Amino acid sequence: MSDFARRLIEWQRHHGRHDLPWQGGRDPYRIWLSEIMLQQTQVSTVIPYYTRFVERFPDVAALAAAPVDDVMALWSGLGYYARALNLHRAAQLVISDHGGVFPRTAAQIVTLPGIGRSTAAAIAAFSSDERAPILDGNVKRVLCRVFGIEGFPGEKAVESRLWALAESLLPQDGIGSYIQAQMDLGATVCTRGKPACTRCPLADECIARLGNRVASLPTPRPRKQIPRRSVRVAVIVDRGAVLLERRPPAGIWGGLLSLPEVPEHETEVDCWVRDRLGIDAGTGVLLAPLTHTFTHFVLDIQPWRFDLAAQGVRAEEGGSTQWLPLADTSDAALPTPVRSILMQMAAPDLFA
DNA sequence: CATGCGTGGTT
DNA sequence: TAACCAAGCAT
Repeated sequence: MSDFARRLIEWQRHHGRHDLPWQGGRDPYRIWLSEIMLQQTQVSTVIPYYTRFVERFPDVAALAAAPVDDVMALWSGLGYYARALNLHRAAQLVISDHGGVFPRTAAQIVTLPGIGRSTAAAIAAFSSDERAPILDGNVKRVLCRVFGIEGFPGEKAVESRLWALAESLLPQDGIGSYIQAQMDLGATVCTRGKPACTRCPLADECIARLGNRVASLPTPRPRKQIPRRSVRVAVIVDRGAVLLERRPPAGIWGGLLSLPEVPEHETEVDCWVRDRLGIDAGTGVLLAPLTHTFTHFVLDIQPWRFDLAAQGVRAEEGGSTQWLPLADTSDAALPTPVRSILMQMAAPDLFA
């Protein structure tokens, strides 16, 4: 076994994390769920979502049988909603193509939607002791520092080199502890900001540490200016319910319910709402605008409120739209800023 | 192969 | 404050 792996496994025994909600069992379903939720998401954020999710969907059959909107509602607020759509789809594939039994090998697991090479390896390692490397953000950071690897890890050539290195370092035994050790070291010791090198079991052989380059490795992503966009949304209220629209599965907030978006080219919100509903909804009122920041752009949202009851008119739902009672806001599959707007309307006192 | 995809925490 | 990005994957 490489000295690298030996040191990590030994470190994990005493200093790793052993009591996270998804640890301690070998149920591939729960391990899978945790790995998907943890993609690009921190442990402390995931825990309450994971707990609610396994309570509502205790096994893959329960998840497969659920309406997709129930799944989206439990995922609402966690982000990267394609993960939830893929999760639901994969559960149904496990039922239809694998006889309801979650596959055990990484080669089979990786064919399911939403599962790539790294996630498949982690699930196979934790549930079945399969010996396969992972390469998540933690592992990339540790490897770049310990072995002094230059170049942005998102770049193809650098990533290929990291995969090969990760493969070469795998221990023969104790794969589960080793994988967990890599994640734990990256998350608790070899962090991005201020790594705790004095507590690191690899400090004496770490090239970044020895060359005083910890702060400059791994090489950061090339800088790129992110665009700013502006959007007007219609908040159409009728007797305590608001009109929502199902967003298409691909693109931003895929599969979630959201406020109808006024097309860019429309000049008058009032006219657009009237033509869309087929009734005169009166004059809209601009509510407090809000700014929502994504990884890749900043969105300015201008909510225009229309109160149909005040106009003495009614509108029916149909197609991709539906009415949501404002009282049900907290249980619906909504993007975070939309939830924020509706919560404020449902209980304005709390936001005073 | 580069880009799109959420949200919240950290510095 | 604004930048940066965390248990990545799909296209």
